[in-house]
Amino acid sequence: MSEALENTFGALALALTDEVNAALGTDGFLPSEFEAIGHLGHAPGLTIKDLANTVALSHAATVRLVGRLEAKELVLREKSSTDGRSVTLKLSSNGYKLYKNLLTQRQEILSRALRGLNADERKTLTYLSNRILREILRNEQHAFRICRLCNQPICEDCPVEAEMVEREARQLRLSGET
Amino acid sequence: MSEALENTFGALALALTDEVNAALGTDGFLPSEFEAIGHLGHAPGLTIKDLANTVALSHAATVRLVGRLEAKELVLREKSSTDGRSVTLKLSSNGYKLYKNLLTQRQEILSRALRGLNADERKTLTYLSNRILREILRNEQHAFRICRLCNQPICEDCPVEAEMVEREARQLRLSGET
DNA sequence: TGATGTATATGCATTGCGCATATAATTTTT
DNA sequence: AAAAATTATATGCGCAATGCATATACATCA
Repeated sequence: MSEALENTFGALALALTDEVNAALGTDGFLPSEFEAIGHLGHAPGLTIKDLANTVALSHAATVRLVGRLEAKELVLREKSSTDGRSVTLKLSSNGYKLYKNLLTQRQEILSRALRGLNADERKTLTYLSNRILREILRNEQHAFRICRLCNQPICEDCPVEAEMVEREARQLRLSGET
Repeated sequence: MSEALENTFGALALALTDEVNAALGTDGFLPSEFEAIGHLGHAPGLTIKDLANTVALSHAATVRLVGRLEAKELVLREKSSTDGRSVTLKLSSNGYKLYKNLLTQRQEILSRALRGLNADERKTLTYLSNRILREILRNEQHAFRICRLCNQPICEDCPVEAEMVEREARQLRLSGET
């Protein structure tokens, strides 16, 4: 049966996500907290609204989340220079250390999971996994959400970004034709 | 770089898990709640302690969780016949309907994600994904946790179960040799 | 039988959450 | 240019789920 693959693949996804979340949560951080650190590490200068989307919380809850991270001196809040309403967020130096640390921990867990695969298998899995990622990607906000815990410095040919670029090019061509 | 695979595979796992959790949570159920429904659907007769392990909550929190599900008439609490301290849990008929419903929703999400793959690719992905699942499996409790949302009726040749069986056989052989 | 261990249950305080609302800044409308 | 609508952030409030400490009932072991 073909449905068995879907099922076990879902179980694998769940198990890996569990492990990463458990590891990143060990120092008392909530998922929304380390996810915020991740996104801020990737994209300094975010607003609270951007962050709210990525961590999937209400705006109000995200304000408090940022407040907690600020209190822990991991995140810096600044007034935006272009929009007086907005707040510009970035990691403090401690926050950046934590960010790097989280990325490393996650990478290690995932490496352990895949350690049994040889070079050919890795190539195949890369191909398939990229295809699936491109399939499920919805829009740019979703892209940020998918990549919120990514080891971005390592992810040179990000399939999510490639797919976004391709879609935009397709859009442009379509609107140019009419 | 080989590390890129680990990273994107982790992102894919996270994205799929997000989607499943979002879908199963739409009717106001917490993750721990639909996970409990899942585990109880697979293994009626569980105790609260068993459940606490699977949903990764404290025992106290699991007692309340079961209380909530009982109040919603999804779960039935009975005194165990063999151990007067234990409570035996099972799904009510409404609970079972919900269980089936959750499995279907999850299956649909995962099917959509994999719909681009052809038969060969599915075969390859099945092989690789099973290998990884076997690699990360820790023990029986972990097996229950990994499979907590699985579409068990469909998962005939469960790789997690197969791995557990193999390990036990190996253990037996070892203890027999000495 | 008495001591220890285990399964469940509850009191209590904490805390993160969403909703409603407030404030301030920007954009749009007229 | 003034007024109205919109947007970004912040806060008051009540709710609900959590963990810790503890209580109770039963089981096991010495």
